[in-house]
Amino acid sequence: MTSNRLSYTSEFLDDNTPLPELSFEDLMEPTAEKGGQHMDNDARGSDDNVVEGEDDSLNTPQFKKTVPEKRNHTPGVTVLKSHAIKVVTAGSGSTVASGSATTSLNPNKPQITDVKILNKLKPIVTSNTLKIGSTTIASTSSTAGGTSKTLSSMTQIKTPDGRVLFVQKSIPGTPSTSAKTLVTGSPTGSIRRIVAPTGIQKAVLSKGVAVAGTGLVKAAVPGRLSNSGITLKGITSVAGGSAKPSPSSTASPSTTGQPAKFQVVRTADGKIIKINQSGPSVVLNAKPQTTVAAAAPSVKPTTTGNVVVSKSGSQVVLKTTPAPKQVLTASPTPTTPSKMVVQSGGKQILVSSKNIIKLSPKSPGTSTASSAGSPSVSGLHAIQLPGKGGVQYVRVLSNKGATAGATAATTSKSTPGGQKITLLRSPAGAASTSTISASPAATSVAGSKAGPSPANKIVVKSAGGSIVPLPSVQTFVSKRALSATPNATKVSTTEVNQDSIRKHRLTDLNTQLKHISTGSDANDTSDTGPDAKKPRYVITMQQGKPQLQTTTPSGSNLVGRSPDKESPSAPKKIYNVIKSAGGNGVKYMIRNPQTMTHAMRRGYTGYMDNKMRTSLAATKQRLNQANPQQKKQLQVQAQAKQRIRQQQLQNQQAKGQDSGSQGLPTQGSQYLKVLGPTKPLYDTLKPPATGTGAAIDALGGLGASRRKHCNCSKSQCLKLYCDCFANGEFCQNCTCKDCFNNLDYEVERERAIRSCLDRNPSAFKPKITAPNSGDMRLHNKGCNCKRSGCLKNYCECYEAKIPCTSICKCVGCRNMEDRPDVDMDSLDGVVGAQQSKAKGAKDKKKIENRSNLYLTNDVIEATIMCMISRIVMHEKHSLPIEDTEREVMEELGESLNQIILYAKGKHDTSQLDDSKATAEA
DNA sequence: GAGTTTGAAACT
DNA sequence: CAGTTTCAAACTC
Repeated sequence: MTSNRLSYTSEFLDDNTPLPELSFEDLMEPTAEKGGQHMDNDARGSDDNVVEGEDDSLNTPQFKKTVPEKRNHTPGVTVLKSHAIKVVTAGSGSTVASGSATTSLNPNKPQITDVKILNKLKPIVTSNTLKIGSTTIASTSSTAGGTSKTLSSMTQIKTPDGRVLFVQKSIPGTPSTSAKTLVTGSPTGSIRRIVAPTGIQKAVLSKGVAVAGTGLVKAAVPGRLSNSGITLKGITSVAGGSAKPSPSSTASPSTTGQPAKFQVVRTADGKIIKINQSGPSVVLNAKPQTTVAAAAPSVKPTTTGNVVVSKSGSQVVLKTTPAPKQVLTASPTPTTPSKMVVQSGGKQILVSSKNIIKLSPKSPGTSTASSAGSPSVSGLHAIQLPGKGGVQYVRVLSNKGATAGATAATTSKSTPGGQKITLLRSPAGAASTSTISASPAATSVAGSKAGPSPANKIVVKSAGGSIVPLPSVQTFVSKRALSATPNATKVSTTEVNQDSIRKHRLTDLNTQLKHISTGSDANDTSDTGPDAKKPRYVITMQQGKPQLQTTTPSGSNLVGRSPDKESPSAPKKIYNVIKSAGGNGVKYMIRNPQTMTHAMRRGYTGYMDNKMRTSLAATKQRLNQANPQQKKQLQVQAQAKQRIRQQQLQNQQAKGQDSGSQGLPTQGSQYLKVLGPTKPLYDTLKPPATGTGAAIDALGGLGASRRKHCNCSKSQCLKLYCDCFANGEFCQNCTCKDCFNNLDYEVERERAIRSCLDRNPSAFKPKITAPNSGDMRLHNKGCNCKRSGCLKNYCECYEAKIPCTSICKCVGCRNMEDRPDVDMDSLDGVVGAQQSKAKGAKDKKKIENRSNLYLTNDVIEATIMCMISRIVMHEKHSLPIEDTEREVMEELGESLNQIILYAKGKHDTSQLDDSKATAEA
């Protein structure tokens, strides 16, 4: 057996893996990236084809809802490639060990019974066959129990439990059929392991990224031979440096078979880095398996210590290093704690980013085997980290206590320590770091860290977690120039959970990554929307198995898959979105691990930003009127802010004690720490029951109320009629019927998105943006009102609190910039209004543009701050409110004066220029 | 809460 | 691109 350390990459097989949320952005430029540098090989190409060519439903997104099945399923069903997991096997024919049989025999239910091919791939006949249980891979034939199809050398198979594997055979020359082994024993007698035929040597990453030569299996294979998973042969086990590829031996589940866990790291620029296991092998994610688990001995993932991935040159090398501590170390320090807005259920609160890190699940440190077996639900957290380089989305899948379990049990022996995952990313030099510590300690491994982690380096220390870059979900709202350059990195570890939560859509990831790497974002850069397209990372803390099973049929492991989202029994979908306070629009999405809900709120950042943008103006206006009540409100707001800060501090402290973690997330440097399963992010982040939330609201309506719950009944929430969908959000707590706008229907949702984009490439772009930052927001398309006079919320402009412009095609518009002062009555009548509008439109726009030049947010903010400071001062000295009011007004007057003077000067200058230009013309 | 109005989205 | 239909939110009662 070749037990070599392989460098391999992999994606998870297991559903446990959090699926990268697919952002609309991902789909925005669906094909743009084909041929991109890194993704070439891919199977994805085919996928693309499939999608584009076959996506029959593109134009008719009326999906018949057959709910339960939608995702899993039947062969032949068009499944987005993204879900597929590719498996790369190591090469030479490792044979299947006899052990396989034994393994399969495991009394416990084998987790993988059948493998089915989901995608419609073009069947290609390949000589090599790989058998998984009853399924043959890489061959055209299908065996009982499973079906397989091959595409070029890629085969996608889906296990009964929902995992999808891709197998690509890249080395034709060496087909050792013999190698192919049958997997004996399948769950029901079927398969327990997958042996890679010699022929299969490469793993194909979703978009066709070929990973290093030796075989990879991209699958989350459970380490254990035993029932649980699929073991790939030829893949070295990790443990102890000596890898043992063959699981076969395995008879003992606990021992050898290891784990096949693989990780793929993808850099922001789209490069895929394999994890080199050569050194001390590291098993990431070793995870205990499934249900059976209990019975199953704990698997021991062997894991290890810390794995440090450093990127040198273009490649990132993953090395393992001993990780003694449980605590997260501080990563490069974050200096200023950044505030973020956490949104949950429509409410937003400010929290310090520290909390985010801390929130992550804390590693229990020790868990027993039994626990491992227990299907604990792992929590899934999605976090989008702000960074100079871009927004990173991180999804953390944490297992709850149990999680660590399996691994911990085995590995923890010496150091129960925590695993740490440190993600350092410093795109533009700005150090952004994320550290995640996971639970169980890694044991073996001796390695060395790959150097300091300079920018662009990713340091992953962890045995239990996986980080997977998510496609950047840029909020639809804004697309920012990617140029910003996020260094994306992706690390994924495989896990074997059967109870996987979901599958990753690699292709999407790839696409997106490619996007990023190429910086080809076509989207308008002018958009002030907060979210830039940035790499996302998914961090999966795995340690245990996800639980959700309770509600799901054995066959489907998807969590939260309940078809009926509204079903009472179904887990509530709860996602928290954290938005950095820094104003960069970064959002963090955190899911409550406990509930394992899938709904994720993506946040219509545009909306948020707009809100914020207007908030200042609104405040200003309020101040203008400066009545005592309003001042009071200001005070309340200030107090609220303070409370929030205090709370943040407290949280940080508390967390710090718990975990010993120190890093605070800051805007510049991001830290993401996953402490372990203990405390779900959700808990920490969840908006304070009352006070804070209210306070925040007071803060200017930071979107606390932004979330509207749709009530769609016929569109399945997959058309732009649905606000949630249109905003790029998943429905959450909505009252819609037959909603498909959730993770349970990703395929449909994606189709719908594509469909929308086909019709209108800008469908998900914000309708209201400011041409330039600081400019007044404008409706990009203009409204088309006819009967409302643009004075009702039917009017998009009015609703957004912006005046109609010449772009609008409205009739009888009364939504003028100076509306408050205008005698609207005089404009009554369509004609009059139209004339007036026509006449004034241009002027209006001119004025807008001009005023936008000077009345920037900064200016407004500064003005407001000055006024507030006056209030504060007066408060301090207990001066009469009247005086305060007067002074505030004076302050405003002074500020305006200065602005006017400045503007005037500029205006004069520009006029000169203009006249000059005209003269020349 | 039911019914109406409205305008964007979808469709032809 | 224009006209029509569909849809869900806004609005009214």
